[in-house]
Amino acid sequence: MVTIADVARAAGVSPSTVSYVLSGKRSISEETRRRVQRSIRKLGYHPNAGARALASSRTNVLALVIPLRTDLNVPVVMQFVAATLTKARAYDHDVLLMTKDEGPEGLRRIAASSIADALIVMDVEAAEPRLSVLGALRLPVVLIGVPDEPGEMTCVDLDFTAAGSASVTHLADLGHRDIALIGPSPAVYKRGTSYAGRFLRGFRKTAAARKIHATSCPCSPSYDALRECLDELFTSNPDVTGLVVHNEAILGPLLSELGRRGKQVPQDISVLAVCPQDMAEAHAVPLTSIAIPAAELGSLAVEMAMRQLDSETGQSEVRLLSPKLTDRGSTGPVVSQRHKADRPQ
Amino acid sequence: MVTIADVARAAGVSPSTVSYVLSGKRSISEETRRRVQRSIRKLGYHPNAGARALASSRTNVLALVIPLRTDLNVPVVMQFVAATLTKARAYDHDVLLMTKDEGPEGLRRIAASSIADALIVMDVEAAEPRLSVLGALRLPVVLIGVPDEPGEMTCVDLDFTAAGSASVTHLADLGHRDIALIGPSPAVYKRGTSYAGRFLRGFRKTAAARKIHATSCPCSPSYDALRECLDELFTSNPDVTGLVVHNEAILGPLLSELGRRGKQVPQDISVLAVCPQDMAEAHAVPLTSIAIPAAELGSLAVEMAMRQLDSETGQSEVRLLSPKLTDRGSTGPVVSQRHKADRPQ
DNA sequence: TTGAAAGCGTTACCAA
DNA sequence: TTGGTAACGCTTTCAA
Repeated sequence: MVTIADVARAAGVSPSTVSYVLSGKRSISEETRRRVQRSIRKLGYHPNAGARALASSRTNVLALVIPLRTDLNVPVVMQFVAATLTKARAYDHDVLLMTKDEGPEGLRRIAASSIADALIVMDVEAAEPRLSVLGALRLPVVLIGVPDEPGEMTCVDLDFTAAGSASVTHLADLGHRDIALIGPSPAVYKRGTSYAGRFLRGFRKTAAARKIHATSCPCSPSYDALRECLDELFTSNPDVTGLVVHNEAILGPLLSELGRRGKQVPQDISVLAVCPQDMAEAHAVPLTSIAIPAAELGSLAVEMAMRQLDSETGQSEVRLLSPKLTDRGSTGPVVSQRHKADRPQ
Repeated sequence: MVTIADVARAAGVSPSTVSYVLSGKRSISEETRRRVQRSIRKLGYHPNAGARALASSRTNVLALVIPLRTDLNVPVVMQFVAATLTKARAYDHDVLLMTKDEGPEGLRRIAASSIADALIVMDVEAAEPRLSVLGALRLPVVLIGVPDEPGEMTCVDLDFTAAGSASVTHLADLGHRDIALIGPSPAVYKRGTSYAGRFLRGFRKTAAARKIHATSCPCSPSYDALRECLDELFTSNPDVTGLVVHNEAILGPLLSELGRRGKQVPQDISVLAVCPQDMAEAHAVPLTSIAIPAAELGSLAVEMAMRQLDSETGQSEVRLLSPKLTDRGSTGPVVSQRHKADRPQ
């Protein structure tokens, strides 16, 4: 193992000088810096992480807490993880992965053993039970999602309330008077996952304001559940002309099922998806969508964590990204009932 | 911060005793152990990771190198990551995530800075370019996938050659004489991803042995690509009766497209998927499948890494899991051409 | 602009 | 069965 002493010897300087060349925390003559850096490269020196952490109380590691469940959309989680990783590396940090399953005790462990400098937590619930533990941690924490009472927590997320609202507005402006939300699985609601409730609230509120008949139906990520959901929807609500789908996993099956039932998109029924861009583009019918900016969120979360690390001021901040709706043609103006009746089944 | 000295003081013993209670590396009187453990709990002591790593040259961290690309199936990667995490925690290890994008230099960095004790590497290529670096690392390494020349590397994977072979056997036994493989995206083949080539080889070899007409068609994960692929397949090869799908992302769209084209599964065409169990069960038509045991692989990879850490013997090992085929009814006996011709289009 | 040396919190060796 | 203490490799203060 190459140590800082080896480099120092090779460069004919003291270890502290090598350290300062690396950290840039004091000025070094150009001449010395060059010699040191050449030795570093020549020897392939990388500072020992443990020693560095011990001496500086900085690990250069970010802990990322992800859900293991699959009722949360997996590609979205992955996009988020990827963005976090990439951005963290840009800040010369590594990412340690933890599962939500480890619970509060896991969080305490990470903090107490100084394994990471900061925590990024996904899958936040409305009544987030980890909040008190996280608050007591003394580590910078960034939540992806917004609990009902964020307190001093730093949060970042898509403004799902605004997204729910925007979805209704879009359809209402096209003349739809009867729409339905196909939401995440019941388990997601039951767990009180923060984004699900917020979206639903925005959806309902704007529907009421626009005097639109709006129903909502959670849907498990299986074909059977979807079929059931549609059966119920179309019988209890045969005049529905617009679907808002806040459930990425079900998009493909939904389109197939609509096809099977002879409903054309958007002629017979409009479909507005809430999902990452690439997913909206990957279907048989490109989908008008409100984007879930998973990558941007991951990137932002890292930046916010870094800012907290730098400033050390407990400046809390709740950052909500405005929803962006892209029309890809899967939503359209309502066709009158008469007209529809004329078309062959 | 609570240190080992605090615990020692509280328990009225020396720091080394606390350390030994924790590590179990020497015998401690029941009485002392209890006192120490009570102090540990009372103070909420967790050993400082950096200090521990420095003193023991063990980080209790596993580095997991994952691909960021999305042409590899995301849910499969995620299942794998989840299993790795869970198993690692069972061994009291944490998992550090790295991206393939960091390249060989990233691997060197991890090793040289003693950030992790062992490396688990996904998305292995047939002519794996990282092999020489990995070999020089001195860290235990486990590859998920098998390069053409594994050398001294420890590898674990599904036996994709046998899987390719089994897929043909299954269809051949049902009487199919003309089948096609819908494979991963061309990018995956071009990159030389290890499993893709191995599956194809097994597929072709057994098809030849069974004297079956077998074509193969890589398919990008988009609806358009799929349509094109099917168009070409059915025109160049109108008598095809069996499809082997080694491309999880395309399964849903494929079933829709077959439906749209009036092909019933399995009456008109048999479909055999190569994918994780849950995916095979989640479609409109439950799919006969050869399972990709992502979770098992993740779990095994960790165990193999741990074994290497324990033994310190460079015992290399290539472990291939036998493919398991589950019939879920999406494959069936071939219906004669005459009979088919009678059916309405 | 640089060097010397005192920690950082553990582990593990040497004694007892 | 236990305690004392020298490492481990780095950062950072204090001196020069």
